[in-house]
Amino acid sequence: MTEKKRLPDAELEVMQIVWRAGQPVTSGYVQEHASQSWKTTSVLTFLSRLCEKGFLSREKCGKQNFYTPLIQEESYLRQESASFLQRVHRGSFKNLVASLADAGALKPDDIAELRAFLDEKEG
Amino acid sequence: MTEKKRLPDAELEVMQIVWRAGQPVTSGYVQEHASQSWKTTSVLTFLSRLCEKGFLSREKCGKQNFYTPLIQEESYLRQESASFLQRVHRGSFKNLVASLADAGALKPDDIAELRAFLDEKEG
DNA sequence: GATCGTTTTTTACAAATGTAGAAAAAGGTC
DNA sequence: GACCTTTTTCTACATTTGTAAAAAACGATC
Repeated sequence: MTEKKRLPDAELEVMQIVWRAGQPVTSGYVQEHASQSWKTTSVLTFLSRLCEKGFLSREKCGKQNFYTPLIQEESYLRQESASFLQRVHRGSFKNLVASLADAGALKPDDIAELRAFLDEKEG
Repeated sequence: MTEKKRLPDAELEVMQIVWRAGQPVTSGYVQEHASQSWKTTSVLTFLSRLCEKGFLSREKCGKQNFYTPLIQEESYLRQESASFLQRVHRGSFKNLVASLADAGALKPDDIAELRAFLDEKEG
């Protein structure tokens, strides 16, 4: 169904801010929560592009717009992660985990969490 | 050190072909092994860009060029995977695995392997 | 050594992305 | 209702990416 494409970095960050907010947000909110110090108009460009792409809907309230996700975060992450695994690691999960381990990207906490996840999942 | 940037899709595929080859290859080789039917000149464009970016070196032999990786596959995969984890899942490995599981991208074998990996790692 | 096929180099161009100024619109304020 | 501030909309522009034609270079061949 909604076969949404990969988002460029800036747009992804905006989406993450909107998703985390848990409710419709304004451009000002996005600007304040961004890790980069984007100019107001840059933020608005990203928001507009996300609306065009069908990731956000926009509702005007007074002079401001409020933006709401049309795509759920989990759904996007599933898509993105599966695509990354395929594209970069040719589908080999083992390969991905090994790369992350080698990169030192797995902390002890992660390992513990992962264990819990597996136990819960398989029993 | 060699803080190489993310590669776009086409260039990544070219690199993967060169990496897999295990020895210097010509543009013709890349063209034949590509999953897409690229025109000869397109392949050459990608190869040139990869040289400019420092991912490949080029050596002329007769009228042909032979391309050799300057960046190792493992090194690139480490970098890319860690960056993806951070950018998309904000560093949460658990989140990544959950997404892949939900996406149906993990086969039973993968899960088993992951368990083995964890056991080996933590003991 | 002129011609031909192959491979490379050069040049081009549209679309996407990051970035943001200029202009307009819309509320608040005197 | 004229003016200022905030927010939005419109417009712009450099860079990167995908794609490839045009032109050049090079080795084989007649």
